[in-house]
Amino acid sequence: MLTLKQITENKEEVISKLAKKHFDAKEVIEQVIDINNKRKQTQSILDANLAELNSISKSIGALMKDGKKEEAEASRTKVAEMKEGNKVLETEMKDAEAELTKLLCTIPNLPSDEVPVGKHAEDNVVEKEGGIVPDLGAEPLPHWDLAKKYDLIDFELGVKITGAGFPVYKGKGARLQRALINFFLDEARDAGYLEIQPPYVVNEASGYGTGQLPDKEGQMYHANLDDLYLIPTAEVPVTNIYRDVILEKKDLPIKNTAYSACFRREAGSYGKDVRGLNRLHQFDKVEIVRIDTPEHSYKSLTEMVDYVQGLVEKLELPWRILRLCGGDMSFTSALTFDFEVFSAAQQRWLEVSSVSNFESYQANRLKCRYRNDDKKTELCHTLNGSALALPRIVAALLENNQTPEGIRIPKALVPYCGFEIID
RNA sequence: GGAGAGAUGGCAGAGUGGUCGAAUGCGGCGGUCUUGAAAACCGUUGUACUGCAAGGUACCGGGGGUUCGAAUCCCUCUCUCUCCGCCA
Repeated sequence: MLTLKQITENKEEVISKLAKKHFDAKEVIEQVIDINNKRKQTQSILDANLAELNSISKSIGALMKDGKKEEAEASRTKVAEMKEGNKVLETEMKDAEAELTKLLCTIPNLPSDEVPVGKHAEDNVVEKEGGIVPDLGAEPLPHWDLAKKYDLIDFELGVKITGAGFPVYKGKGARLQRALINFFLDEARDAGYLEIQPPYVVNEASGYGTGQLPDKEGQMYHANLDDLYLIPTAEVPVTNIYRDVILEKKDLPIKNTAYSACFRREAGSYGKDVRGLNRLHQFDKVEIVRIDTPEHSYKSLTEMVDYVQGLVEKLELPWRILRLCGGDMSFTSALTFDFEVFSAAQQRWLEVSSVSNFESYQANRLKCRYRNDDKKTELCHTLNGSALALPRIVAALLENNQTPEGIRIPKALVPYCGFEIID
């Protein structure tokens, strides 16, 4: 969430920036400022009362010692009266704070100045593209048919065991998954990311820290009995490593990578978008996460984008990078680049990565801070990106590399797979 | 799952109702000494809110209570450790 400082010191700027995200902030910003002022007022009264109370309490001890019982009694009565008044003030404080947090949670992050204006996905700007769309002849097979033909992925079996969106990978299909995960982790390690193996289940505080809770509760699977959530991405447990932590500037940027299975309820999704591997309830992903200083975070973002570009190039897939417009970016992001690969049989672009700078929006909730040059604590900037999500990469690999002899494995993956062709 | 013990600052660890935001040690930072370093010595060293500032307030696992006053007493939740049971 945004900080009170951001809102109170740059009110007009905040409102105009949020307009880019098509969020009319005027009213809620006014409310926040009002409540915050009320909160400050209440606190100063309450603090003064408490200060007096504390000093009277101390004097009672002294009076008792000196045997001045009557004076002590008088003070006691006075304190009792004051405490009644404080109760009201305390309730007001708590209510104001709760209300403030609630309102702040409804305000999205400010888009950076680099974000293009726009409302829908069509308004996203193609930043860069590369790779070659293969000529697959007259009737290329979509990946779900290829998966069946070579017995790589069994969607029906997944339905039997669990439900739709939980495919079963078999044989070379399973080995391809394992190869991709290892390939991505090794690449990340070579690029200086520390490999983390996090829990796949998190508590409520972690869900709140990265912003899945309270509003996106319905997106996560919830283990009711223990009140734990299945992670929708490794971003959640990895970023929460830095919750309530004060880092040293010399340790920044922190670069972490993690593989995890990801679980998403995807309530409300349907149609051709969800066919085959296009949208799953459980999938594999390698994530990269950075914690950085405000000065350096956009440099980090560029490095992350370049890094992901290197991955899709090594996989020899046709790719493009989109700079998301204000209307298409996520609630919490300040600037996002999406990676898409072209799925030649489906004849459509598939999103395989999303790399974002959240600036201090996420760090504010996490209370992830660092000590700046003045030794003062300051909020960090957090960034993350997929590097990469497997299913759509697999879809594109299968479709784009199909030949009459079988499915060709890109060179970089062969050592990981242990085979050159799926036939 | 059963029985017991515990949770205090970066770490270790004292503190059982007032003068405790908290002894002491280690670590960190600054300094003295030294050609430099080590050692020794001296000083300093939590976070947040609030205030122009001086300062004030809150925080000793979380929440609630008793009391004029709580790190200290009571209730409750969470977590950790030890022993037993089960087990990849």
